[in-house]
Amino acid sequence: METLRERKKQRTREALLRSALELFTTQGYEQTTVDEIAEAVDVSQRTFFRYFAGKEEAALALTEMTVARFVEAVRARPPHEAPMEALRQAVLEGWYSINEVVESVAPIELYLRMCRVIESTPVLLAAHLRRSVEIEETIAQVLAEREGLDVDADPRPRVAVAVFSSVMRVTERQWSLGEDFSLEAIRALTSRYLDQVGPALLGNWRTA
Amino acid sequence: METLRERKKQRTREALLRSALELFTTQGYEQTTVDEIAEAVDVSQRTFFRYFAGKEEAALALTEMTVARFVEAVRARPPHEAPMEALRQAVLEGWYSINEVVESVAPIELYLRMCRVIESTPVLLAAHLRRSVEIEETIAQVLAEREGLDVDADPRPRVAVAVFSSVMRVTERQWSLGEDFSLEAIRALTSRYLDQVGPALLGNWRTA
DNA sequence: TGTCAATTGTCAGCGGCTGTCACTAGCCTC
DNA sequence: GAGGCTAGTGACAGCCGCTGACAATTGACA
Repeated sequence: METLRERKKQRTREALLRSALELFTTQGYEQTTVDEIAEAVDVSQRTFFRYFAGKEEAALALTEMTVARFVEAVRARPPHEAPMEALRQAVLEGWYSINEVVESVAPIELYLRMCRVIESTPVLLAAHLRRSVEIEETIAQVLAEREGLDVDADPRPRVAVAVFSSVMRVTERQWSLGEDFSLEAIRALTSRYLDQVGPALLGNWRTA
Repeated sequence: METLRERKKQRTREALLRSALELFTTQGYEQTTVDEIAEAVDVSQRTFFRYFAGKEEAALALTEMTVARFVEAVRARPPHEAPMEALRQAVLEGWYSINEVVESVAPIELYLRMCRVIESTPVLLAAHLRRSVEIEETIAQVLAEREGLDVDADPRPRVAVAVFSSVMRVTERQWSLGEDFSLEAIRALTSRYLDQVGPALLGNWRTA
């Protein structure tokens, strides 16, 4: 059982996060000031910065949760699976279990709307991409360990992860630009784009 | 022949850029204030912002020049080349001609040092990555046109470009973390990592 | 040389973010 | 259950990136 203090803290954090997401998705990220968020929860601006390192961190908090889940999923894949297949399965798992990951903080619908805000707000997209390369490094190490390789000696783990996550990026982007914002849509796109990695590398597209 | 005004403007811009790069690479990006840069050139802070949209833009200016060159190189590749091969050749061309691109503004050595500052400064790395995905979109369209495809109907152009540029990212990073900061080193890494794309996708690394 | 337009400096101000310090409220002990 | 202790908060001051507005300066061109 948590202490009252801890419960209060958690409630404040979640209130701040919810208000922030609500404001970001309705009036836009840049248009929302930290003062506004703090005021909505009736705390001082200073308090906001005690819970989040910056406005960005609040905006990316949900994504961060799903990413953590993805990393765990990769770790949990059976070791006999080929590396790329493990990644593919982990991502698809992620899209299926996203509901239970996010719903404790916000409805999935808010999550999906926030994804599009991130994609369409330059500074957020930049932060998101940067975070992604950090994750890539983590995943590369996981893969290397799985396969009993040295990440620094063998380029394959990093290359494979880079290839994989770049395709995920394209997928995200196409999803956010499309008209179907459902989870089914993103799952379908994921498979479709991953299947194109092979063909995209083949010599001449015109003869295919 | 340019007018005096234009020459003066250009000189101011270059002076600002040079001072900025010099300060960034010596004392770090975050530690350098815009006031400092402006003062070094003896102009007002306001003037700095008339030449650069922000501190970031100054920091990424050199990179931007080389990127523009790369895009041109891709456009100029002979149409019979396979897509991935065209990209590979364009990048290698870029590394060979980088000297003449950059030297009008700063010595290559400064460029290389700045690359590492970008790689090691979170906010700069983020901006750099964001810019990269913009370029990816451009390149994807170039490729699609070359091959007579519709970018939105066929996933291959975007997937191929994403794969390619993610490998370039890994290369950059490894180069900036390594000990050999020469151009030869980055050329060698480029080829080495690109050659690993195929093997990295193959099923089982343990048997290879 | 005088007029016009482009460039610049100055000033005021906003928003993100941080350090400091005093104050409050939950916790824990006697 | 009264006391001290400490985590959490609010209030304030201040830095830095960045912008708008307006006045002053400087090159262009007749």
